[in-house]
Amino acid sequence: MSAKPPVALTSSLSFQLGALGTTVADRFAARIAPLGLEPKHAGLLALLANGRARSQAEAAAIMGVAPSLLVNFADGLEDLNALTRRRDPADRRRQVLALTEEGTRLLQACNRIADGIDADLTADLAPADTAALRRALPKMTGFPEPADD
Amino acid sequence: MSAKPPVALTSSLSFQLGALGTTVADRFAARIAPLGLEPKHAGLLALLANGRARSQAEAAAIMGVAPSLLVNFADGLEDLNALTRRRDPADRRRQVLALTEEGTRLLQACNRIADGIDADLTADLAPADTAALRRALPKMTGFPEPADD
DNA sequence: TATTGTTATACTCTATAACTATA
DNA sequence: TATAGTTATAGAGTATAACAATA
Repeated sequence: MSAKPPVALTSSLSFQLGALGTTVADRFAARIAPLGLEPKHAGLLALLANGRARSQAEAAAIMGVAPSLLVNFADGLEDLNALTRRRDPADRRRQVLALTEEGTRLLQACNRIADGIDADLTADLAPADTAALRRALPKMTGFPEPADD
Repeated sequence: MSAKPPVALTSSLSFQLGALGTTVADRFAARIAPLGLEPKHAGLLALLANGRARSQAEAAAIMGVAPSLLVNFADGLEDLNALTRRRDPADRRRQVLALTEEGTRLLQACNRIADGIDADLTADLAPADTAALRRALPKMTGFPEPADD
């Protein structure tokens, strides 16, 4: 008999979440690439849209990346006319980032792409399990935070 | 009014799974590092333990990495005395990998670490939601496959 | 000629360290 | 002196290409 399965590792939530996260991130990256975007670009767009970050330093802190990296992301989005940079008059060291209409359009396109992937992922799931997933994930990630607007 | 939330992206399963996957993978990596292991090492150990891969080429194909990379992983595990390499007498091109007792011990340590992270992740979840998660994830990742032994 | 494993090389991504300007 | 942003450099991780042995 095989009372205890020899390998529990691949059955653990940790392992499966890690693997699934990579897969999903790769798929998302592939589908937004034609828009000229990378995942971090989309994250920055979302951050600006919900007003949780206004300067580059704030965005870098929330996204957990080095400020020097955020320069590149902002550069890319600026090249796409997705955002504007303007110096904060009150503190001219700060670059205040603001979404443009094009930036909003790009973000909405990202939303649709994410929704499409969500639909694929949950296609084989019982509706109740999908609902449980939507309840559980925010508790595990810690976002989106309740504050909305 | 804000009938439609301005940013659905961070609420999508895709985004949350991507972010959570990175977090969990990082945490797992940090906790197995003292054992001298990286996540890919653990994956290879699991693959060998459940008998789904015997040669390096097979393991590389299943893990989705280049054969040249698998050499490094196998080297690392060999240095830890976690596996043995021996040429297949029937086809001397093939290196047949086999877990040692030490490899089994290391894999069990990884299992315990993964279980610990699982417990942390699900601490704030309703038991029913945790159960739903355990049902749903294998359907989304495609593994572990039903065949067991 | 094709395949397995290996080694060597190149490339991408990210992190770190200077530098400028403002405070 | 400290901070925001920027630029330049270096390191880690991965992929690609060339090689040796065997089929």
